[in-house]
Amino acid sequence: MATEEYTSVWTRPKRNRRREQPALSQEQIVAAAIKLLDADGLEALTMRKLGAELGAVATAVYWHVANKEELIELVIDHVYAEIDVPEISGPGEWRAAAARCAQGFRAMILRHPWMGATLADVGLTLIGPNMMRMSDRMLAIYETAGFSLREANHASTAVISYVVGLASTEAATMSKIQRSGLSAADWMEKVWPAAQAAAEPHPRIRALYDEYTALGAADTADEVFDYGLACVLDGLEARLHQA
Amino acid sequence: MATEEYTSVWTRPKRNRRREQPALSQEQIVAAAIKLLDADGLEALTMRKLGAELGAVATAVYWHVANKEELIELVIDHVYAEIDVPEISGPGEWRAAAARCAQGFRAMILRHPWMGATLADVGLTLIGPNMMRMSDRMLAIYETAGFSLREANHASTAVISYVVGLASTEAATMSKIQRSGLSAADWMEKVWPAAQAAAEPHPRIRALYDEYTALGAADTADEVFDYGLACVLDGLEARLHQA
DNA sequence: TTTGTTATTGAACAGTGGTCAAGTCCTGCA
DNA sequence: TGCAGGACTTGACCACTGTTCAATAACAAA
Repeated sequence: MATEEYTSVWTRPKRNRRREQPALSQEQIVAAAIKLLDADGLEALTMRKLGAELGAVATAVYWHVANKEELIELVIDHVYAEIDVPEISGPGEWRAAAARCAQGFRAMILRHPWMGATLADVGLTLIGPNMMRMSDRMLAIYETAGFSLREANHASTAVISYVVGLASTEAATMSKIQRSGLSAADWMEKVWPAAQAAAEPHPRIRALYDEYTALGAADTADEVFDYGLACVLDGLEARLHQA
Repeated sequence: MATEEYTSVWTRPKRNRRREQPALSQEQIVAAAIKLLDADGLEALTMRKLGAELGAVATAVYWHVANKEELIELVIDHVYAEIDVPEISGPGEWRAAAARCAQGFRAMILRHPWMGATLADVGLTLIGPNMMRMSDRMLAIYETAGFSLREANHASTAVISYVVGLASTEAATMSKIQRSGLSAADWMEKVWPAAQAAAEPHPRIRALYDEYTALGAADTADEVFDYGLACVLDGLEARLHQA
């Protein structure tokens, strides 16, 4: 893999690489890990590959991070920071803010498809600072809307659960296609016969397939997401007015 | 592990185990796999352990199943069959039926905690017969309610996404505790200081923690689930009436 | 120049995983 | 009695895993 370079006393570069700063940092390691995860998924992340990505050996990482589990916790909390949770100043703005959060969360999962499975694997056991901040600010939105703290928690959980459930599934399909090496169209063509055969005994699914093929499933995904999100938010809004 | 028995041509028992039927079957293999998965989670399922569970060797499984990936597809589709999707006879019954599906789906995930991460890993790429049947019957419910086929699909997706998102998280936390070997209370006590420290800068989360400790978080989980589910269903119902 | 601290390397451990080719046993049929 | 072929076991391959532990290098302070 690594082509051994010829070195002698003369050609060998003096290792006078200044060490103003250490070559590796936790920040850098986390960034490299995310890069690998985005490219090849969860189980492609190994300490050796991570080291290689950083121009070092696997064991060098262990100076900055206790073990792989801890590294993954850091990674997860890092991507939480990508979600923008707006601050609002009045109850009229809550719905737009909540929708914005939901869209941001979905976009994050689609950018990092491994997050879906990872979230479903670690659950709520994580208590990183970014995740905490996000939760707190989301609670703020629903409290400003008029919910009690307790109900704000329920509301926030409902929205996030919906988003995680849908986006994880989307992400899984996406990255399955990506890792197959085929284009989306080719992949579709390849899977199509099996899907149609499986749908054969079920008239409704068959009809649905026909409808979608006739339509050209362009931005169907966004449409489906928005529909469900609107339902959840409508439900919350109704609860708000009746209280 | 296995104490090697001394055998010779003379002492070796004749292997007269009748083979009227084959010892292994696909059904049996899938059941054993689910048993192992339920007990120890996704990455504890290895072909060797599976073989051992069946009183055979790992490679024996390969006679009945092409490879591990296919086995997992079989397993997933098998558990889909556990969800009861009622048939309804009129538009008035849709909401109860939908709720029933959602609860059944959640119960299934809580029974098989590995399903959360697995679903988020394979996405919608699965087209097993049980999954197809379930989808079709769910579509039926929403169609009977009065939705167009297309909107029925949106509705069904919304409900299932919410359920998968919430239940996966629940399941992850549950099985994390289970695998720690501690009781739920002990685990809580162990994690508490860290959680409290992380919540320190966030007044809303702190208040929420206080509220829940004062309350005793008995059947909070069900309450949270029902709240979100009611929101989604309310949203759908509103859409139904305005059309 | 010596010492001490921080950062990185290399070798090695102690397994693990899925899977395949070849061999063995058994039943049913000709 | 012979033989096809289904069902299962043996044995092995081989690449790869996270992690520990000493050895070493780079630099700062004394």
